[in-house]
Amino acid sequence: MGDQRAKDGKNTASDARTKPDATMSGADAMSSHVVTSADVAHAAGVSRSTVSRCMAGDPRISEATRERVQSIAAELGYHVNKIASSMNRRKSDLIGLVTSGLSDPFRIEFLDCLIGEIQQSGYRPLVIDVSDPAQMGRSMLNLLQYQVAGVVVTSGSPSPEIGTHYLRRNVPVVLVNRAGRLEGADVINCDNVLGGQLAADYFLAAGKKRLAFLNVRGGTYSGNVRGESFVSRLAPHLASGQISFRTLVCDSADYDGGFAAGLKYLVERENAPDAVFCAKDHIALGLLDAARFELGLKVPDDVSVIGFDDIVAARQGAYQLTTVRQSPQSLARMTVDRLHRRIGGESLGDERLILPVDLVVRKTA
Amino acid sequence: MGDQRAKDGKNTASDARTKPDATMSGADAMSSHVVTSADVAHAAGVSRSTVSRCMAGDPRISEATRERVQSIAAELGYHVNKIASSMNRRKSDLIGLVTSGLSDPFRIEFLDCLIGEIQQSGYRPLVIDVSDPAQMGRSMLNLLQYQVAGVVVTSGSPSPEIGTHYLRRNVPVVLVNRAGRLEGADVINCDNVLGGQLAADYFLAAGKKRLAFLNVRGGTYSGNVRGESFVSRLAPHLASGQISFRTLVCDSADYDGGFAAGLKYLVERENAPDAVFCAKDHIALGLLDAARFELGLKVPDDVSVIGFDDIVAARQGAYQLTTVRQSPQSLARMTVDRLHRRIGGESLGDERLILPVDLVVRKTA
DNA sequence: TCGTTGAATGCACACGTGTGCACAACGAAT
DNA sequence: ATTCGTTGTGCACACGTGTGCATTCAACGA
Repeated sequence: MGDQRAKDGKNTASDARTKPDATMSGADAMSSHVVTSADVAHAAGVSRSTVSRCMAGDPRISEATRERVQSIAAELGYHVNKIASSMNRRKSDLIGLVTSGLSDPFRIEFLDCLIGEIQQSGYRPLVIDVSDPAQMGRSMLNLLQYQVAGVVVTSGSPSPEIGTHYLRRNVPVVLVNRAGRLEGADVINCDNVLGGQLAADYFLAAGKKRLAFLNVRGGTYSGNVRGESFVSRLAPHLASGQISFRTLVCDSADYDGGFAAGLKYLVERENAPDAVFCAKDHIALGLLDAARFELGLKVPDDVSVIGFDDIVAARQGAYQLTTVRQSPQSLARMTVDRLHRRIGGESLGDERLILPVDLVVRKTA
Repeated sequence: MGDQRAKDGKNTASDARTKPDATMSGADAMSSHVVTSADVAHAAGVSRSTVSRCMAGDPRISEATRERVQSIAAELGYHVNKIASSMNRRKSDLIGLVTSGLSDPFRIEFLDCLIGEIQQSGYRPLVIDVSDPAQMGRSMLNLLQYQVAGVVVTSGSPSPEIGTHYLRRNVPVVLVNRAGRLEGADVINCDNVLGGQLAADYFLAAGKKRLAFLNVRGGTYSGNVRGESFVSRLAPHLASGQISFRTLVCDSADYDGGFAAGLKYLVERENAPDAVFCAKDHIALGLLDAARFELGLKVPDDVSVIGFDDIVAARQGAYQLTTVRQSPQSLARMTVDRLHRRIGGESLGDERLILPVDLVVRKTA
């Protein structure tokens, strides 16, 4: 209440005078006052420094006092003020999570794992949504205001200029399944190239003739790489004229988009593709439903479908989607591992890390 | 670098001496130094206070200086240090989001809206995952360490003891679709009672005879209320023996759980229910697939299904689920509205708010 | 010319913590 | 007994901001 202007130096010998309101020094009498380290120090008869060191587990503190101080702290209900701590150390234990909405199923699964990993490492996720790509720069700068210890970008591509800001402040950045190569940042991708090849090989082995790749209009980075790898694996057979290939486009990057695309492209019985590789699982699911229920096609006989990601819905009884699997757990684990090491001061060159994928054969191809 | 111990008071008349490294006062020469309000003040020839007031838009500052300071701030790349600010004001602009994993589809949609609303109100969401209910208390206390401005609980039930901690610190709490009534906290629910009644009425009007309610093992608060309301609406007809009712239980709260339950309960042709009201949409979807594809039942003729929530998947072509709709947007909007007003100092009694629901009739009932 | 008023800005704190350095206590070795 | 090393604590800063209060300054009326 009163401006307790008791600076550290005063409680050397004259203890009673430093606390003007010594009357209410009973356990938790003053109920509307948040207990600080000074309170604990006072109660334990030690200095604030000692309290601080006890809470941090400084080995220079004798075990006896540590125990005593900690028990008193618990009794008083003291919790370190992380804001003050962050201010002092010029670094918080927050990790920025840049994403855009919670609609992409795989991204949700990844975020789920990521949040778990972050928490388990003693950090806290600070989510920031950039639905408008133009706000990307502002948002990432804004994140810096919170003294974040690191940032994970799962959507959008930060400009190089942003990168230098982060570099200057020594705040590590990890781009996950993103295009941009950012100076001083790690870029982690699943093996999109291998994924495309696996799909191509499988279709070829199955004797499919009219192959297609279904991408989102505009195309995402990951989608483009998958498609290019797919078609380049097809190249030899294309040259010899044994098979045909075309690229299909759907208007929205979700189930409905895939559904609409299915109605549009699979309707013509003769020229329609008999094998479709989809850039993302949930698009594949839409396509699948259109084929099976709207057009009455047999899957995989009339048309084969392979997706990408292996989201949970792909495993469900109704779909049993054949797909290229990437592991959100591995992705998340590697992400925070890199962050953790960089935060710890380890200096790693900016690398481009690639995680394995494999083809999970179910019932749609 | 050197301990610039230039306190405020010193730069009254002797300006040059306060900055020991006056040599590199060119725009942004010293690259590894984060620019503070003091730098801006120095560059603009005003005091730190003025800079602070300019950034905050204090009306007492003349428009001329405000513009000048702001342009200089922009030029120098100055951004307010929110940690320091939070420390001073003893309140951050973070809002804690207590959840458990990202698996429940409706909760994801709600969080999506919620994050948007929070951001739009100038706050930032700090996510915290409590998969282990035993960690609930510790987690919510931990949140307090970040000086959060408010908290939204979407999973688990905080103990009254936690409530008093928040009450003491004047940090508002909103429980969404939760059971517990917490002192000083708002509780927002959708109209579970009406939802159950709507489902019951619809089944009765359709002439269904063997009704059932599919709940999760153990039962969530919302689920229980929905089921109880459903069966109590059925009571008169049950008494007259025209219909029968039973409660079904599935082992996991997801699609697979519903699928398994479908296989288990719908297999017996005669006694199997001909109308099932499900506690949650994604369970309903599992049940639906089991009925249609595994057991070859006709929906809604052989068995009618009504879900709850109206998640996006329910609207998809493959399902067309009839369900009780609640609006994640409204829920989110009301949540941050309450938070916002409470943070602003408005003192509202702890209320129990109920949002409307309605029945969306599609093709499964 | 002087006092008064209002507007604009500067001063001096306070917020709660971490940490380098100094210092005290104390046992051991000479 | 004196010196030295070791172990445990305390002191005094610094982190970057917001804000009550004092102060300055110009304008204005008497």
